[in-house]
Amino acid sequence: MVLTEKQKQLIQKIGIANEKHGMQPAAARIIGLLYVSDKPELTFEEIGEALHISKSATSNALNLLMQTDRMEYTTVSGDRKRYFRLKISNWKDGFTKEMESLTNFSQLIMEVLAIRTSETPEFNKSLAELKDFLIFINQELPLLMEKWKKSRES
Amino acid sequence: MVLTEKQKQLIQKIGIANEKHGMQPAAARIIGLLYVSDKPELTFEEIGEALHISKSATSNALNLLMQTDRMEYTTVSGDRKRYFRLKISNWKDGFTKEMESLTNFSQLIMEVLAIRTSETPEFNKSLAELKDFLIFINQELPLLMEKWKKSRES
DNA sequence: AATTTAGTTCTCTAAATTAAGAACTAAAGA
DNA sequence: TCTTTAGTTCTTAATTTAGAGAACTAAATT
Repeated sequence: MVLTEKQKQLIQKIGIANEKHGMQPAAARIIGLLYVSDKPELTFEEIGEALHISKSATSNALNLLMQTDRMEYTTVSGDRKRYFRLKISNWKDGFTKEMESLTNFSQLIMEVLAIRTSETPEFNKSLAELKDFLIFINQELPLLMEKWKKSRES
Repeated sequence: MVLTEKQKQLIQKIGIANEKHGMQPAAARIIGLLYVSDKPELTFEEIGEALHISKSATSNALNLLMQTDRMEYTTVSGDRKRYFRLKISNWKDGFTKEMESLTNFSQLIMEVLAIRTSETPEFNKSLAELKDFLIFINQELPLLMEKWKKSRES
């Protein structure tokens, strides 16, 4: 696994971007590695070596990534190694999940509205507006996904 | 500042939701407090007392929240206290910002595509599809915001 | 001038996160 | 059966983060 400077750079950038979204550093860089790697499937050993991380760190990160459905592996018969690869298609699902967290938030806002004092009509009004905005987004995003699918079909 | 059980519960929930998005615990709970508080403006002291956090923690968290444009304060003449309140309207801006981080990611993907080997046409194809999806989303979200604005006007 | 008030900053500690390294397990091969 | 391989788990150390408490500043009050 020889990586060019540019590849290393991108691994860092993708790593940092993912860390910002709450991912562990090692896991974040593994994602980056698999984006730029010339081989789309890498073994446990190759991953650890390429990123200079220990077996324990590699193992933990890979298992985390599989639990969160961002990676998967295949095996080849007569070979005990696992071949790890990205589940790219899941990015779209990931997007959808991100949106679901919006739904949760909009439910929280509704709970808040339900217990708020009526002494603060103005504040409550902007909170209600926020709630409506979130509901709007929640309605529109699935439509957006539909639109995307259709534009692909044609 | 007497808080009901329900209020305390919601502060926790909102706090955790915000922590998941990378916010510091104290700051996240302050946001929660201001959502449920009967007074939409609270002083430094009230905030620290209600959440049982020290002056240093209160000070740091409030300044962070103001730097990130999630809170602001007003003053009343003849009163040295600051009255802190949420910038709720900024949630929408926050949404837009969140979407901008998507734009950044789509640029990273383009950088990746630019240096990828042509030996992996299938992988490259799904990466290109991901890129198109991100571009699509980036185009559509501003339109969505427009639609929202219009629906409000009428 | 001395004191009070409102908030900031500094120092230190506790807790959480991250990952290394070694010991381990389980399957396959010699 | 002994060894190798692939990966896991446990223990420990280093780093980072969060926040308490005390010392401090600057304005206002007495």
